[in-house]
Amino acid sequence: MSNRDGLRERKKEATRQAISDVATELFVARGFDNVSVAEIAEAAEVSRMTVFNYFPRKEDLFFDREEESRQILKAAFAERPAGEAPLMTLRRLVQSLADRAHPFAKFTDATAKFWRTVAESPALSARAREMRDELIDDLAAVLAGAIKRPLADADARLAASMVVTAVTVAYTEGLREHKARRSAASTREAFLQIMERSFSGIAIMLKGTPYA
Amino acid sequence: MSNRDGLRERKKEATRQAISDVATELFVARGFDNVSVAEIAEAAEVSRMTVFNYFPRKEDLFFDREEESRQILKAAFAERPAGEAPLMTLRRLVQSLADRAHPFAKFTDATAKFWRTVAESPALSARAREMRDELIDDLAAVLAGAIKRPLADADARLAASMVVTAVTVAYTEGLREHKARRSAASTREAFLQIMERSFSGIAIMLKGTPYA
DNA sequence: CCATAAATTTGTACTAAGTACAATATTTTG
DNA sequence: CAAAATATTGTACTTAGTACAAATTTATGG
Repeated sequence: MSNRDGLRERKKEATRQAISDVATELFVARGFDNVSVAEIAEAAEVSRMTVFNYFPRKEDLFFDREEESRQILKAAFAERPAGEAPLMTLRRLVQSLADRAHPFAKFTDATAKFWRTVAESPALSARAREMRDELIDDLAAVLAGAIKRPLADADARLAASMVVTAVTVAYTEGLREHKARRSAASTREAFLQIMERSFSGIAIMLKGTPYA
Repeated sequence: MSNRDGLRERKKEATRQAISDVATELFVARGFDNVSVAEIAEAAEVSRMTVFNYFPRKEDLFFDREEESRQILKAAFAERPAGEAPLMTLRRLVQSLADRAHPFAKFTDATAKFWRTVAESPALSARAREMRDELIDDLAAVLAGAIKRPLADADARLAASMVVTAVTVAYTEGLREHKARRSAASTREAFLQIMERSFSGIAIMLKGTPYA
């Protein structure tokens, strides 16, 4: 009997979750850099080594949804109408994320606090930048795949970099609006306005390529 | 007599240079992550603490020209014709860097090796990303200053992010061309072509703002 | 030139992340 | 229940970076 949900698997998941919960609590209370892995281990009643078993780097305790953006991209391109320009697929995806107030396009006190914690920690900021670059690479590969090119070419890399940059700027401005106590509607509007302007410009950059 | 080039100042400069030289040598020979600060100190015949005195972080031993990009930006905007659109100033600046084969737009075996060393080290890559973000902040401030806005506004941040992203992509593609053994002319052409396309798109994004 | 101030260099001790690897405990399986 | 597989723990280590005091070197005023 191979055991996808035996005692062992359940315990592992519970241990992982316990560590993650304890860590999150400590981080928001005292800041990422003021909590050591040893403390987390102790609070989670587990050895320091076990923490590193589940979370190879300390930053992984904070960013626990890395996989999600990858999945969202894959799904968007899997479901897109045949023949739609890749850039249009992304445009619709961003709209849809904003409509659904998905975490990647949501502006609340909680998200503001989350990103403030990141900004206050050099290590977390560095990891966030790293994830951004990985996302660009992924997106470039997905884009190239969508038009059946074997490898990400220069156009795909340009498109991917520009779109991710646009989202970053738009999201940052959205957060700023939220912190300035604007209404949810006007915050969302600020986000989407930057995205729309960006997509118009990116379309020009990609004119003549198969991506626009 | 206050002493801008007394014995003390000269010794300091010599020490700094000696450390930097020794470090560079070791890094290119064995890779950034395989050389410890203690080794560098020993090779430079100086104490470990002295290394950290001059270079607060190990990465600073490798990236020793951080200030330069800031200066170039400042200079470009100080010298620009009155009334020129800031985006045009940047366009001319990029052209000029390419014409002069400035390090930021130069594609040789040496620059390729330099960036390969960076790519092979997580720490150096992280620092490079950090510097990129700092450059964006600087540029946003310079842009806002150029049209006499007190603080970097959303448009300035969008413009700055997009231009720096464009340069990053264009430079990366330039390096790729070089490594693929293209001629210097065609490498330069690839770089400039991406920059030109990008500037066209960015102009669209900024239509109606004082930046374009 | 000398005494003293100022700045640089060094030594010591520390924290904390991350790794290697062996020893131990727990779960699965036959 | 015994043996195999896997998870957890302990120990020892490396390295970047910091705090701070002691020692050395250079500058300066009389």
